Amino acid sequence: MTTLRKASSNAARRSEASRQAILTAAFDLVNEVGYAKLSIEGIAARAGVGKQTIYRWWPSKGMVLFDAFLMLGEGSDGEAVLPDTGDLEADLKAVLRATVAELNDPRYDEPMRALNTEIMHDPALAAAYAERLDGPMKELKRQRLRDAQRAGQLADDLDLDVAVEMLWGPLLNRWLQRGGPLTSEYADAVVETALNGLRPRR
Amino acid sequence: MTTLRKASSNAARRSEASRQAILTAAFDLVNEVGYAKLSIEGIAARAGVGKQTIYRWWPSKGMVLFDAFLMLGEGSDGEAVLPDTGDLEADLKAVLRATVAELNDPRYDEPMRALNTEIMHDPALAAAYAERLDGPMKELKRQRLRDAQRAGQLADDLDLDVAVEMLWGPLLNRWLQRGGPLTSEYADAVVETALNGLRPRR
Amino acid sequence: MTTLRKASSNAARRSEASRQAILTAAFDLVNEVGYAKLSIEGIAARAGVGKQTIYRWWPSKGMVLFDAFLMLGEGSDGEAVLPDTGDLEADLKAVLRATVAELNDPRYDEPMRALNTEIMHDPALAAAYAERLDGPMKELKRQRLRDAQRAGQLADDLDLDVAVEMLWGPLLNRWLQRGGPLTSEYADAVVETALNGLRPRR
Amino acid sequence: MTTLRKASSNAARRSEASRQAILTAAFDLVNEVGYAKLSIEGIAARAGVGKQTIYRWWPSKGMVLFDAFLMLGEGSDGEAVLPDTGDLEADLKAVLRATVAELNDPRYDEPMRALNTEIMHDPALAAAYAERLDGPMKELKRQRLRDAQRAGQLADDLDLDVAVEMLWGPLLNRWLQRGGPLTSEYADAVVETALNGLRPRR
DNA sequence: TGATAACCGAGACGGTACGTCCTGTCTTACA
DNA sequence: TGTAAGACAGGACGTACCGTCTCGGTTATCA
Repeated sequence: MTTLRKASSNAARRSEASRQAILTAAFDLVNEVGYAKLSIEGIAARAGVGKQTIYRWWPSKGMVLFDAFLMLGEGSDGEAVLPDTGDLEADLKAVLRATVAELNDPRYDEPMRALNTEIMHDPALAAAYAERLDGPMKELKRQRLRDAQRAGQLADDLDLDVAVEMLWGPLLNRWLQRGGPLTSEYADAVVETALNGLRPRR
Repeated sequence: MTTLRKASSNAARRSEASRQAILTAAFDLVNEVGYAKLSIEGIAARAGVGKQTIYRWWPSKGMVLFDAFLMLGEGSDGEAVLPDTGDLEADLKAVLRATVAELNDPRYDEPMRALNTEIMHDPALAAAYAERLDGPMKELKRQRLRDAQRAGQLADDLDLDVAVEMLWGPLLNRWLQRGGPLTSEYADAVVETALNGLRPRR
Repeated sequence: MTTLRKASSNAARRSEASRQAILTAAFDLVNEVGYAKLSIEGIAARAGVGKQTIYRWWPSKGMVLFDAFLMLGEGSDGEAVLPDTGDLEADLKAVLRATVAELNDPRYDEPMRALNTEIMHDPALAAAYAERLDGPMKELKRQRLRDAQRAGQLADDLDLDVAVEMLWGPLLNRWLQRGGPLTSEYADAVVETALNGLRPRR
Repeated sequence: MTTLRKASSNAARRSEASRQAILTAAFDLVNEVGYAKLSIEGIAARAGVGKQTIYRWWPSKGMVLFDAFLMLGEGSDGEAVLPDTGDLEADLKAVLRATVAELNDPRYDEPMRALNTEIMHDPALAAAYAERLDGPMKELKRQRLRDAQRAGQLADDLDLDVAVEMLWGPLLNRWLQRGGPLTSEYADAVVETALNGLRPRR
């Protein structure tokens, strides 16, 4: 990879310091001033960088935001995995409660809304998001469900994608549309309802 | 109420023609140029209206969009109701397929994304949306589930809000984040999975 | 005159109270906010009057200002006359010093600049000014000079209009263009120089 | 001075083409549409320039106009001098007739009225005018009078400033206030009256 | 060990849109 | 009919950013 760097030739000279300053500034600024007032000009000024440096390396404001999120998750990469105590319901509740906590965290609220806004209007960014950020996370979730499925705790014919979306979709939606209080209790109710289904059991 | 109209006095002079022209222009424009390029200036020009007339009556671009959606649904109000053939699964599939069709309709895609974007960043607008647009729709959905519940087709202790969000949340989310193809088959899978639950049924 | 009022028919119903309020408001406002920020809207608001009432009775902002000046001079009309002590030079110095004092009076500075600005760009207003405000004043000045001429104190073939303008023109000009300090000494110097001429006497 | 240019640094990047386009547009426009309808927006559009480029370099519309006048006189600078044939009266008449012609020239009428209007309400602009435009012209006039004074054609104790203002003031004033026809005959009368004084000679 | 080419900060540039203010006209309700 | 009030279409204000550009200055590679 390092040797290939030279192949793309121009990227070699890219200033890592500027890149970091820009991403940090973008993330901080969106928090401070909100999505509506986030501007390339403001990011450049805050980062102590020329506007051209942003335009040179990123195709859109959304991509800057996207990279800022990527940078955040860079340290913890490794081989993250969802908890598996054997108690699927408890594990799912724990994970969904964590999701609720993150969505309610004021430090991430505005930046995540901003990123979602951009994704909503930019298919290219949506694809990048699906591949780089949401994809790995979703695979983890699918993996946990797959393990449970193998253990006979989930239906054999269960579509894991649908299952994941049925668990997280309601949360995401409540958060984006502010369609109700986003609490641990809600997370628990979603897990229970999803596992048991809407129909009466037996 | 009609007799009290005179009391509020100034709103009485409001031009209904301008109001309609603005809402129509807003809806049409967001479709043609996209959310990012939707401007108050553009709406005013398209509607043949002074900008001040927009600023006088609406607090934000999002509220204009919101009213434009309200206007759309004005004719069909009456006593809409979700289909009830007795076959809950079939009925839900029909309704979710209709939702999918609407979300995929290019005439509504951009306007709805635009509205959702504004909602995402404006709690006041989110509240208005929840009360005036989403609320009535959700009540219809809850009502259909309530009927099924009474008929013994749904669990007695089911939280209908959670149920509704578990059915529609995944669709909304796929659409907003473009997290996969939004097809009738997907709608069917969501209905089946939600009804049966993730766990093996005996 | 009173009887003819009704002949012009519509003017009969004109509200004198509104007229005075408007003129007073115009004069006061131009002083407070300056010519550049003087607006019909502002005058109407200050006068507690509808905008239409101004547009109905005055053709332009300049005419309102003009009438405001007319109103000021209404009380003192009668048969004003310039001092005539027999000492022409002393009399002229006194009058020009009075002019200087008036031009330096902060209460009249802005309003007079405003009026002059409008005159400068509106021939109709200029004509009205020449006839109703400047004309009578000029006639007084001419009259004083005419008396002096008859007494042999001024050249027989002197063009009194030229004489008046040579005395007051320099003052007006210094004031309008702020082309130097506008003092009593300057007024005296102008009188002396004008009376004696530029050439050496003998 | 040339070497210090780099020190002021940012002004170095100023676009000379834009500057000229703006000044030309301003001068032309004020002629075409008149002072009242002269707008920064209009100047920018006519010059093919962003509004910000005007706001960046000029503090007011008046200063733009002022610079436009400066630009006009730039070519002819050198060592202009008033005619000196030895016949002071003839020379002054020639110069005042030229002034009259210029004031009557429709190409300069509106622009000069506009500039004078701005000067009338902006002391800073008035100072700039006095120093850069009116000052040099006045010095020329004073110089011609000084030469005549040395030749014994003017009174020894004559205040040249007063003399200049007594010659040109009446013209300026007639022009600004449209206080009468501005003709060559008037110019001649002013010269004769000023030279001889109002009093009978002998 | 220069030459040279890309990056960098800075920020001017032509533009678009903002949200506000005012214009002159029109409409409503009252006296 | 005149009036206070104020909505209306329109247009300019002065500001903020957009995305492009040009300017010197600084690396970092190649001749």
